[in-house]
Amino acid sequence: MTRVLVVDDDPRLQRTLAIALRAHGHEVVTAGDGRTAVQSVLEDAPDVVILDLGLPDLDGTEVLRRLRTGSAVPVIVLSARHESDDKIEALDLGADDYVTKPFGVEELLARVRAALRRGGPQGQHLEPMTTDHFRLDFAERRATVAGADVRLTPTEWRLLEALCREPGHLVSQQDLLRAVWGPSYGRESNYLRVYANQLRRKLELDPANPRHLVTEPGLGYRFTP
Amino acid sequence: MTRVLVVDDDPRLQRTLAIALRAHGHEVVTAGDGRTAVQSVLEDAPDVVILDLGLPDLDGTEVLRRLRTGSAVPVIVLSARHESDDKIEALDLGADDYVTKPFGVEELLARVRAALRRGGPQGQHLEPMTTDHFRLDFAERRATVAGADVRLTPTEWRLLEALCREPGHLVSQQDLLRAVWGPSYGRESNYLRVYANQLRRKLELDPANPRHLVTEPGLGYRFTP
DNA sequence: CGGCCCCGTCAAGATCGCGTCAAGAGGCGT
DNA sequence: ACGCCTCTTGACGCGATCTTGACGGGGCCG
Repeated sequence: MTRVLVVDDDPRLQRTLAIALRAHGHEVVTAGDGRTAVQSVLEDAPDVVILDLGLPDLDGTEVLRRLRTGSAVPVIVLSARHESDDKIEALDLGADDYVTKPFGVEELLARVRAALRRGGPQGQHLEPMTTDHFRLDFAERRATVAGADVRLTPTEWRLLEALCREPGHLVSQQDLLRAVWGPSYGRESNYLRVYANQLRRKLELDPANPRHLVTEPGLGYRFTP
Repeated sequence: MTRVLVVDDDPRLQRTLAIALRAHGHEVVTAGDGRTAVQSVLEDAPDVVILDLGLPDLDGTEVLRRLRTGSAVPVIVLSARHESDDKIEALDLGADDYVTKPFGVEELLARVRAALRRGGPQGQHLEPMTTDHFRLDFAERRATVAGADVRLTPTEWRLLEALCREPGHLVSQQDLLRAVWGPSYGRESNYLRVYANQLRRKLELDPANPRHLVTEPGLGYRFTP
């Protein structure tokens, strides 16, 4: 079951979309303004967000920006305007797709399916992972290393999740960047180096000789429990 | 999943295109200059290339020429100019299609689909290969010899892949050089000697008397599992 | 038997990618 | 408004990897 967050200030449209989405097997949560939307992304962990620009409380681009600092969830933007300026701005900020009103429900559903294919399931949290040295509980956002609690920042958690989705397998730099920083980041591998080391410092017994988070030069990283 | 290489020096346009393409189910890799583009074609094996003329380092037609000597991937050329000279020149050099800026995203997507229909998919990874002595997993970039993990460098992997594409068959020096070092390397067989031996040292039981990686003097190498 | 070609080997310099650090900006809570 | 935490971004050193040239040996042919 995939979860879709619908953000729109028009209750009519909210209901229309909700019915259509549920009819196609999606679970639906709704938000009427930007702040609620940001909160819902963090709490409900939807698999995809449908975001109407032109909300009462926040600028649409501001909502996008805030979402992006806390999650890499795919976002489909709705807009009544036709100006391509908006379009480019929204896409620059990390939207995955863009639909101008009026639109057909079928079209939107197709784009939701496309976004889900791309992003993979987000909402399902991973199983807790335990080794002799540390324990990671993704649902609770709790990390214990050598018996003591360790604080991980949101970005560190997202990187860790992307790595742990396939434990022991090589994950490419591009995949990691996309999973953590959104679809717009192709090659800026400096982020990865900084945060991979941050994770090593917090999780590894000997950060200089990592046993779990291993780098594959030129390709990506591998996380083995 | 089809892979599209976007070559443009404008990061904005890069991202816009990348997002639009991903929204339609394509995987995207990007390059900001000509040299990176040529390299990416060899390494990432995209199914179609979108190439902006007017790159910082190389003339657009030069990029096309280099691509064409190493790959038959379909290329869609973007250009801000309207002069038909460029158009004819580009098409002569092997571009498959030509779009002048400004263009609609939908139009470009349609041409990408058309190019994909024409070209068909290109690259994927080889199956893991196992013998009594070693095991090679190309997708995971993992090599195990006599039970122990062995690290292979990127170049070693590329050479091994070229050899294993036709196990037990003779692969000519030219083919190997082109597959690993690119289309410009016709006869620098020194590379091959160095890396073939590197591989023997890491994979063979007795590197002095190779049983798997056999050299055919004057012709090339043969890899038998 | 001698010369030649081709391969294996080695080593040194150049280059690349990664780990590391730190300064600065911006958000958030107090 | 202030301070703390986090994220971003650039610079730098180091080790691994790649490149390049040189040298020696073995097989083949004249």
